[in-house]
Amino acid sequence: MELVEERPYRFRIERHGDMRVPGLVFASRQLLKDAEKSLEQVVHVATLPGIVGASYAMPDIHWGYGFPIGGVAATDVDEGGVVSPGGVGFDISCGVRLLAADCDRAELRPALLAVMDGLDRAIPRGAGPGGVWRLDGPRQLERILQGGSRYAVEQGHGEERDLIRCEDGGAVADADVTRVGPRARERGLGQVGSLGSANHFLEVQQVARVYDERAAAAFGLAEGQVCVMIHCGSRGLGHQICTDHVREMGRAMARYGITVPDRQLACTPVDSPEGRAYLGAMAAAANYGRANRQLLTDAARRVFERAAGVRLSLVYDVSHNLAKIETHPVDGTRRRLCVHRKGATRAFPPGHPDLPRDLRGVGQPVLIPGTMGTASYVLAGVPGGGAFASTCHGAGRTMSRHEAVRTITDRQLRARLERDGIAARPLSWRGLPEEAPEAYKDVDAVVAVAEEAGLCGRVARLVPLGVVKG
DNA sequence: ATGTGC
Repeated sequence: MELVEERPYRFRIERHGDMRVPGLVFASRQLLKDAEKSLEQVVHVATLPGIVGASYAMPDIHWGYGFPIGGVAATDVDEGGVVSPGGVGFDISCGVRLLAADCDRAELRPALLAVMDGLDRAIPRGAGPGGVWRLDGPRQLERILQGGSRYAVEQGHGEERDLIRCEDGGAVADADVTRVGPRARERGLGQVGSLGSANHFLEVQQVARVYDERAAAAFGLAEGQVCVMIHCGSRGLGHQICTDHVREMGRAMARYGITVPDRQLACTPVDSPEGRAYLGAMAAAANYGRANRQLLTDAARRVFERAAGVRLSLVYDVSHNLAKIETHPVDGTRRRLCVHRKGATRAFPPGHPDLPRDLRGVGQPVLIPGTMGTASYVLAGVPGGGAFASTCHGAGRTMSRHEAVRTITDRQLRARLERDGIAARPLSWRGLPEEAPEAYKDVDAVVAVAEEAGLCGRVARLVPLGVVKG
């Protein structure tokens, strides 16, 4: 693959073959070493009907289903642009929520282990069913799919600020529950308020460093402060929706005269029955994901209040796996675009009208989960971001799960967490090495490159005190 | 990511 470094930390793949736009990869040479193969996927995405600007890749790019993880692609809705479930990923609405505690590390210290034990009991996690909410039937699931975290708060599981500080005010309006199939509903019914497994986690953290005092103050963060970060998605429901609609679109594609270089890129026009059906179901999964994080917030709050007398207030909640209809300038005119972000975080700049009023001066908070036992970051959107207001989403894997289990033992991992004073509460230690830091890129390098490339600004660095995992 | 496979 021929890459031209057209400016620092921005590499260009010139149009060739069936590419409709170039590829633009925000990265360093070092980060690219681990991602070479996934550049083929950047090229594949550039062939999609209606794509505008470029096929973008963030610094944490790695191999994904059809689209790379760390990919951003925008299509022009009014020019036959397509929507592709592979551009969102299986874990629809996977995202991160950050809560700020009203105490610092020293104040929490005497109660930390009691808090961790409380979370260990209160946070449902791991594969399969189980959640903090037992629904009273399919009608209640529909209310969650329609109302997202707004519904959870209305039911008494949160406060008004939880909605103000959540992307889309806690729920998107365009969910179409009739497009969520029976299997997806069945799977979703028993998993409301659960973490899941793999790289999902709930961490107790402290703010180790503040880079931008003004933004940190607006976000409600200060050095030494305790935080809680929740990283999870839409569980089996989102997974099943992706499976169902990929199959449907794969069958329908030919009718629209669309051919793609990889069947995993199945897509139809946004403005088609299949496109609207997917987006309606995807929006329902987006609401499910927010409700999920809201209910885990509620569970964590009760533990912190009981064990430590500590209150948690929402900093922000943002997804890194979604497609959204947004307006952006393209060649000087404002166009309605379907922006696919897969393992990429929306990062609205200061002044954006969709930001909560008190954040408008500093830009949207961007929440970057690190790997177990490493740092996480709070970033902010900046003017002229360059990839339809998007940035990275995390560390990104370098080792396959298989390779990680083969090379890292659970004893090594356990010793490392103990050495670093991190109280781990895994559901089981077996399989945990899949998520060891060695299996991931260096998150510090990823966010440094994202900032250097002009995609976002660093606000704060967070380090773990305790981690709850599936 | 995932009732960790078709």
